[in-house]
This record gives sequence, C-alpha cells and structure tokens, in this order.
Amino acid sequence: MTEVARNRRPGPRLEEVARLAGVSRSTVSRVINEEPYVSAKARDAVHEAIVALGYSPNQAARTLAGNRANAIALVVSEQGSRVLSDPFFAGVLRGVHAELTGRRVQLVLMMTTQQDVEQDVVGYLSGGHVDGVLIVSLHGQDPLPLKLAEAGVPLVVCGRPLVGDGIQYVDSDNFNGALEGARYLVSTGRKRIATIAGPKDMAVGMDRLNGWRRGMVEAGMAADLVAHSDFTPDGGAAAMAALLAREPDLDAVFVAADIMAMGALRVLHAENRRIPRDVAVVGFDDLMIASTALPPLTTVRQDVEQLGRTMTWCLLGQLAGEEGLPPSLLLPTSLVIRASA
Amino acid sequence: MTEVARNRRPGPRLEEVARLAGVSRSTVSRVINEEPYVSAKARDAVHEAIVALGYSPNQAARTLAGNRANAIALVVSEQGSRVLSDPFFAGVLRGVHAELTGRRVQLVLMMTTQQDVEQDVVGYLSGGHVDGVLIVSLHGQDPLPLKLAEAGVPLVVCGRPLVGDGIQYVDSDNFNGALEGARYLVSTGRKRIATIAGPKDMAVGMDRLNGWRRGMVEAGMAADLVAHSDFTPDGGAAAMAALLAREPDLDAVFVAADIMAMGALRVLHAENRRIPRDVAVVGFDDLMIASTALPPLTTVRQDVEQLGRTMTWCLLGQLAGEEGLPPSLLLPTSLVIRASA
DNA sequence: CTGAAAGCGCTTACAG
DNA sequence: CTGAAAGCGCTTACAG
Repeated sequence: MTEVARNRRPGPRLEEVARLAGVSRSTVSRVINEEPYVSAKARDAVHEAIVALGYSPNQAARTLAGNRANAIALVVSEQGSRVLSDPFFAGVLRGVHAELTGRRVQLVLMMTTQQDVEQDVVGYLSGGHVDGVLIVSLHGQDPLPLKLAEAGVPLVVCGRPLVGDGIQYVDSDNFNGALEGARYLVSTGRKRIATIAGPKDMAVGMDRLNGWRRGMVEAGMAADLVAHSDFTPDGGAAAMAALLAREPDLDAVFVAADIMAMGALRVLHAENRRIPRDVAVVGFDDLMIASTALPPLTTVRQDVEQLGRTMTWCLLGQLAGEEGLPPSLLLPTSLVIRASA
Repeated sequence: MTEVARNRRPGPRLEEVARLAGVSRSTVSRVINEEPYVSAKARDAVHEAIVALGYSPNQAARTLAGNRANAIALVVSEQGSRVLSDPFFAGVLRGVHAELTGRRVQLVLMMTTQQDVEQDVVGYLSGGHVDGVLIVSLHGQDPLPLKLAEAGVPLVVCGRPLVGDGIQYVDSDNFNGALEGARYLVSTGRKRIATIAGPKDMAVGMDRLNGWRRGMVEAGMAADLVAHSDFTPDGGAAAMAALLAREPDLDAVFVAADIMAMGALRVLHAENRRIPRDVAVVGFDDLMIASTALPPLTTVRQDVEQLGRTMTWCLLGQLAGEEGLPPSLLLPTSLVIRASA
C-alpha cells in the first residue's frame, strides 16, 4: 500500500527562535520583516537564533496572517499566437528571475491562451493570490492590462500597450533603435531603402516602422517601400518577395525582426541578390540566429533580459509604496554591425 | 503620502458558502477537495453556493491547514552555461504549464546558477514550500537531483541524469532518434559518415552519439569520425572543420543538435561543399531555425513540449500516490526530411 | 522598544 | 455521511 506521507513540514518554528533568542514571537516577526523599532540587541539575538536553528519562515502562514501574498505573477498573454515568444520570453523570464533572487517573493507563472478564460484570470490575479502582476503582452490591443488596472491590481506591462493610458510599462526604445538602423543604411550610401514592418496592431511593429520612417525623412528619401508582416520567417519571405516585385532596384531593407529577416535572406538568396553588395539587410532583436545567419546579420540589439529586470523592480517599487518612481521606461538599443549591411 | 492599502482579500469565505448551502464548513471543505462520503444533495448545494457567491478558496489557508503546498517547483539547473536552454526550456515550460492548467497547483519557478546557493535550494525545496519538484538539468553530472532525492523530495527530472539510480526521469529517446538519423544517411547511399557529438558529460550527448554508432556498426561502416562539441554554433563550426581536416572525403555528417548544425553548415559553405550533393547533413531537435536554414535542415525532431507535459503528470501521479506509475519514460522522436540530406 | 492575544481562512481527526 | 472544535504558523493592533 503506497500511503502518501503527509508529514508535518520539518524545521523549527518562529516560537523556537523566540525562545532561543529570549524574546517574544512578536519581536522575532519584526526582525524578520525588517521593521524599525527593534533594539540592536534583540535583533542580533534573533539573527543568531535564526542561523543556529536554520529557521525559515512558513510562507503560507505569513501570507495568511499578513494578508500579503509574497508572490507576484508573470502573465504571458499569448492570444493564440506564440509568435516571437520563445527567445523573447525566455530572456524576459531570466531577467525577472534575476531581479527576484534573494527577495522573499515567489514567481508564479500564468499563460493565458484563450479569451474565454480571461475572466478567471482577472479574478485570480485580483483575488489576493499575488501582490502584483507582470504582463508580457504581445498584442497592443490586449484587454488584459486594462482590466487588471481597473481591478486595482498593481502591474507593469512589458511592451507598450496600445490601450490604457495610465498603465506603467517597460519597453525597448524601438523607435530610436529603428531610426539608428535606418541611419546606418543611409550612411553606407544606400539609395532605395525598404522596410519589412511588423503587424499594425502591435506597438513594437508601429514603433519600429515609425523609427525607420523618421530615418527616411531625415535623409530626404521616400518612405514608401513598406511591407507589413507577422514576425515569422515565412511572413518575412513573402514580404521580401512583394517588395522586390514592387521595386526591383531596392538596395537595402530594414527588417523589423530577425526572425523575419531569416525569411528575407532566403528570398534574396533565391533571387541571386548578393548580400550586402546588391541588397543590405538590417534586422532587429539580435537573436542568437542573427550571428549564425548567412551572412551574419547586422541588427539592432535589444536587451531582453534587462527588460525583465526593469519591469520587476518597477513592480516591487510600486508594491513597496516607493515615491518618485519613474513612469514608463524605454530601454536603449544598440546597433550590432556584422556582414549583412 | 502614498499609503499602501493593505486591503483584506476580497470575496466570500468558506463560512459564507456553508451558510448559503446549509451545511457545515467541514462539508464544504470536503466537497472542494473532492473527498468521498459526501451526499449528492450536500454536494450539489455546495456547488451551487460556490457558483452563486463566486467563491474561490484561499490557497495560503489551505496550505497552512492542510500541510500541503499546492504548488510544484520547476527548477532549471543551469550551472553557469545557458547553452541550449532557450527554445528547449521554453518548450518544456509550455508543456508543464499546459498540463497544470485547470488543476489547483501553482507553478513556482527557480533557477540555480551558482553552486554555492545549492544548499539553500535544497533547503527551500525540501522545506514544504512545494509538494514536488521538476528539474530541467542540462548536465548529467548535476548533483541537485540526487540531493533532492536523498532529502525525500518527490521529483521528476527532465533528461536522463548520469548520477543517481532510482531517480525518475523523462527524456526523448535520443538513442533511437540518432539511430534513425544514421540509418537514413546510410539508406541514401552515404559512404563516409561523420558525427558532431555533444559533450561527454551530458546524457543527451552520449545517447545520441551511441545511436549514431549503432547505426554505423549495423551498416558495417566505421564509427571513427567523431568530433565532440558543446551545443553552440561556433563549437559546431570548429568540429566540422576538424572533421574535414581529418577526412576530406566525408560525404555526410550527423550533427547531434541543430544549433551546432548551423555552425557546421557555415563551414561547409565556406569550403564550397554542396549540401547535400557533396555532404549530407542531419541535425537533431528540429528547432525553428532548422526549417529556415540554408538549405533547410533534415533533422530528428523531439517533442519538447510533450517532455514537459509528461514529466508533470508523472510528478502529479507520484504526489497523488498513484500505483503502477511508469518508471522513467522515453518519448519517441521522428525524422523530418528536408533538403540537407 | 516589547509582549500577550486575537485572528488570518482553511483542514482534519474525532465523535456521532 | 456530517458537524464542532482544535490547530496550522505566522502578523498585527493594542497596551504598555
């Protein structure tokens, strides 16, 4: 008979720490929570006792008594498409986790894939199970951030949301990154520069498109060679083919995502365009595949891990009631020059 | 003055559900936990009341009272190198999450990067904060699984561990996958088949190498053209160069990971070997980059998401005390034929 | 600065 | 099958 042992959680309790330190449980609790108004003597005694006993507080009890979850949620709002999600998400996750290390805050992961469960998601997230929410929202039109904000849930969004005004977000500076990419192409003497842009319903798509446009206008060049696509290699390939059909003489293309650039490279090779001699290609993101592409891709790098770190400390700041917190933040990008442009 | 509102968690309590249903709190609790010995009448009344009130149980209270965490941890044991981790980890995570959907089990994420924190990690994981642990362990020598097993923590490891005998794991059938890849190369008439293998301290590396070896032996061919590498594009490139130097006449290479195959392709192109005419290339994993490679990569596909799903239900089964659970599991792979071989 | 005591919202023997 | 009551391990006014 396999019986599941329902052992009592092992280890000492707050009570034992108090006894060993010669103080009350209240005082131990205060020390643990780093509250002021504890004498240095008491604090030291408690710390010693904690170490001696190897005490670690029961989170469930803290949560129940303290009315605080000691946890934050990372919500990935996928809306069906998992496009762009893998390396991006992994990087953000790493950053979030790095920023949480050493704090007594657990990370609870949620992924919403269907709209019909969204009500449950809002219910859960506003129900006290977590103290705050980080959302990686891929589509700017996603209603979840706004709903959570309305429900009074502290939150920080990754990627500029297209709906909801006061919502705090952290994003890469996509506009300036794209502008830098465009300027670089101009500076290398390119005369007819196209762009493969992202979807119109994603802020990341529009911001990068607008950066490229600004670069064209600055240089007195036409900003008319635009093909929208969907952040997939095949989408990038189709867009590249369409651009070549429209303007066989284009000599450069700024692709708003490395993943689409892979498809564009494929088409350019198939059409026997030499890269960068005939057509220069600049991507965006600096995914791992950028450096292994043929030729290695010149691209605008965004620091995805930093995105995760930044949104996390923004949220923790909010939760701690810190004053003077920055409103939404844009993180700088940098141009990585390789062989494709 | 920003004051952090410490609102009481909103929503009804078990008490109110009991009152509305006309039963005791004990009975409501039994219904929620799907215990037997509750009359159909009581059960229905409770369910109605729960719906009417929109009740959702306080997890912290359940954990505290029930001595059960209602959470499992997903531990990524990176040991410094984040190699191979991104798409792999994202896939596993997706699978774990999918399997957890609809159950009242939270997923807590941990990443261990330094050895010196490992003691803390073991302490936390065996301290009752979670009911069980899933480990994605990249290096077979990783001591964490064994330590946790010794501490009595229910766990399932992703990827065959090289140390620790009784530890339950889930892995792709790397041996047979590699064997199939090798057989395919043989079947297409290749005469001198090399392999770029993974590190010797990773089970995934050794299993794929042994599968390839078996394929060579079966075909009566020499299994001597082996270059070990490290699951990076650059490592794959170096290994490919070394193999070509050693055996300029090789006409095929089985690369134990797509990520290394990218580097190998680069070198083959640079050496003006036509693919697959001069040298056929078969990869492993079927990452997204496999289909966008030049030429698109023939590769052995592993279903990473299924890996995550499988390890999750194995762990949940363990926790539920289910009988007749399978010991460790190997998931089938499949050959995806594209243009490179 | 400190302690005694109430209470957070559940689960679980125990008795029926 | 069901209920009354104790208890899980903390935090937090309250009083000092």
